[in-house]
Amino acid sequence: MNLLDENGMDEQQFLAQYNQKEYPCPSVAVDTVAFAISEGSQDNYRKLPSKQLCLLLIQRAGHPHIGQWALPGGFVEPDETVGSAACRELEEETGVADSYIEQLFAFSTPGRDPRAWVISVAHMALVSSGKLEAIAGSDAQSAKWFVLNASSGNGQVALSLKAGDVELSATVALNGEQLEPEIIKNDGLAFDHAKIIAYALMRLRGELEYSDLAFNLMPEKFTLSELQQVYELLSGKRLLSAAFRRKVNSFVVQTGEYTQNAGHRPSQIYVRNKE
Amino acid sequence: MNLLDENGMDEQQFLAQYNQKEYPCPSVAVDTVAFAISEGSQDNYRKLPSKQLCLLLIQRAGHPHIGQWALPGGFVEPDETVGSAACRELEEETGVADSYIEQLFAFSTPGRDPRAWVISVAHMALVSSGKLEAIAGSDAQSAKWFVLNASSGNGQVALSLKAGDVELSATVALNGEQLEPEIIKNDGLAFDHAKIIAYALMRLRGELEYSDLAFNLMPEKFTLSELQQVYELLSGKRLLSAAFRRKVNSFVVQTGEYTQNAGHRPSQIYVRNKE
DNA sequence: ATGTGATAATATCAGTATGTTATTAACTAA
DNA sequence: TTAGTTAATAACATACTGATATTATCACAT
Repeated sequence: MNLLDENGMDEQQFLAQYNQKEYPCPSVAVDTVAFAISEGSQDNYRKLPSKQLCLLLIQRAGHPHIGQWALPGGFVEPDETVGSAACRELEEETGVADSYIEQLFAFSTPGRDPRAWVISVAHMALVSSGKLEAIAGSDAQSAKWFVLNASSGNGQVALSLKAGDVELSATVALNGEQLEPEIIKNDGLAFDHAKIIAYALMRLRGELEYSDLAFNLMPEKFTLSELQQVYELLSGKRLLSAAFRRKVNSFVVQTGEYTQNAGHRPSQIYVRNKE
Repeated sequence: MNLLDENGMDEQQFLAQYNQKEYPCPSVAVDTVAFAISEGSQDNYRKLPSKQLCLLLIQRAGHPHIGQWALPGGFVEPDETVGSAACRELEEETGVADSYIEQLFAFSTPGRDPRAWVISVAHMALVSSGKLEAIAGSDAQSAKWFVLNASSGNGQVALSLKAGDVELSATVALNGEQLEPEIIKNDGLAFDHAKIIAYALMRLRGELEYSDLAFNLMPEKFTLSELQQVYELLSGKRLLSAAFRRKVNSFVVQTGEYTQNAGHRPSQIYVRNKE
C-alpha cells in the first residue's frame, strides 16, 4: 500500500507520527452480573420448592463508594478483549470460572463514574448450580451471593437484594433495550450498578422465551421439574407441566437414571441436549 | 459519606488526587452498519421484484487504510453516550438521521486498529425506504450505498458489495453471537469492518424472527406484498402469502388506500401498528 | 398389609394456529 | 373481450397448545 495522504505521507510514516493522546480517551471497564440459582432449603422429605435467583456482589474496599456493594469487574487491559477481561476479573474477584458469559451493553452515560470518564461494557454470567459450592469456598472474602427479588410494574423494576443480614434495594425505570435504565432510588449499590442489574435481568427474562439460556443455570444433571422451577422463577409465571415438558423435550436427553427417596414417584434425570 | 480508606483519605480527597492517566486507556469508537432496502428497478408494468439489501460505506480519505471503504463512525466524546456518538457520526458523515439505531457488540480484539488501542462499539441502523432519496442528495460526497449479497454455508459468510463500478468482497467465519467473527478473506474493506458487517447481518436475520425490526426498513406506507418481499429478502426464504398475512396482521393497520395502475388487482396500503 | 399424601409422567380432548392449495377479485394491456 | 398478473381470502388438513384427568411410584403412618 503506497497511497499518500494530503500531507504526502504513506501509511508507515503516518503510523510512526500518530499520537493517540492528542484525543481524550475513556477508561474501559467491564462489569459482570453473575446469576445463579440457589438450591433452596432441602428438607429431605416434604422439601420446599424454594429455588431463588441469586447474584454475586463485592463489597468495595476503596474509594469511590467505599463500603457499598458492586458488580465484579475492572479495567480492560490492552492485550485482551472485553470478554476475556470480564472472565478474568470475575475469576480473580470471586473465583467463578468456566461459566457462560454474554456481552450485554456498553454503559456510557457521562458522569457514571465520579473518578473519571469510564465506559463499562456490561456482561451477564450464568453460573451452573453444580459449581456453587466450590465458589462459596473460594478465598474471595468480600464476594457474596445475594438473593435477588424483583418486582416490576408500569415500566419500573424494584430490586431487593439480601445476603445474611445485608439488605440492599433499588428502583429503576426501564426505557427499552436500547437506552440505559434510569435510577429512581438506590440504597447500597455502587456506581450505576443498579441500572446494569436491572438491564441484565430484563435481558435474561427476554432471552428465556427464545433460547436455551436457562440450561446454563442448571447443574449437569437435573429433573424436568427442577428445570420447570427455574423457568417459573425467571419468568414469574406458573407453567403447566404437560405443556412445559412438550416444549423442552427437544432440548433434553433422558439418562435412564432416577431420583431416590423422594417420597413420591421418582423423577427421571435428564441432561442437556447439545444437538 | 465520611468513610476513610486505608490511606486515611475520604472520598473527596481521593477524587482530588485521582489521576486517570496512570493506567493505559483505549480510544473508544463507534461504527454503524446502516441497512436499507433499495426500491428496485420500477418498470411500471411487469416490474421486477428486485428489492435489495443495501448498506452504507464511506471511502477513507486518510490513513490508515486510505482509499478503502469503511463503516461510518468515529470516536466517542466525553460528553455523550456511545449511542449519541453513533447517531452524530452517522449524520455528520452520511446525512442519515432519525433512524432506528441499536447497539450490537463491542469489538475489542487487540490490534484491530493499526494506529492504537481502539475498542469499537458496533451499532446497526435501519433506514426507512422513505428516507433514501433525501440521503442520496446530501452533501456527504464519499458515502455510497452498496448492494449487499451474502451467502452463508458451513459457518462462513461470503459478503459481496457493489455500488456502481466499485466491488468489494470478504469472507468471515462466524463463532456464535458472543465471539467476534474471523476474517478469512478481505478485499477493499477497512479495519475489521468485514467482521462487523457479518455480525450485524447475523443479528438482523436473527431478530427478524421474534421482533418487528423489519418495519424500520419500510417506508411509512406500504403494501403487504412489499413487506413480505423484505422479509423474504432478509430471511432468504420464500414465504406463503396467506400465512404471512396472518402472521403480520396484528402489527399493521389498513389505511383504506390502494395502489394504482399496477396491471393487476390493487393492493391495499398499510401502516405500522404502534399498538 | 394397607391406605394416604405427595409428585412424576402421560393420556385425552377441545380449541387455536399453521402450512397449503384453491378460488375469487380487480386491474392493465392488447 | 380476453389474457395475464398480482391481491386477497376461503377452505381444509395437520400440528401445536392449554387444560384437565388419569395413572404410576414412591415414603410414611397406621
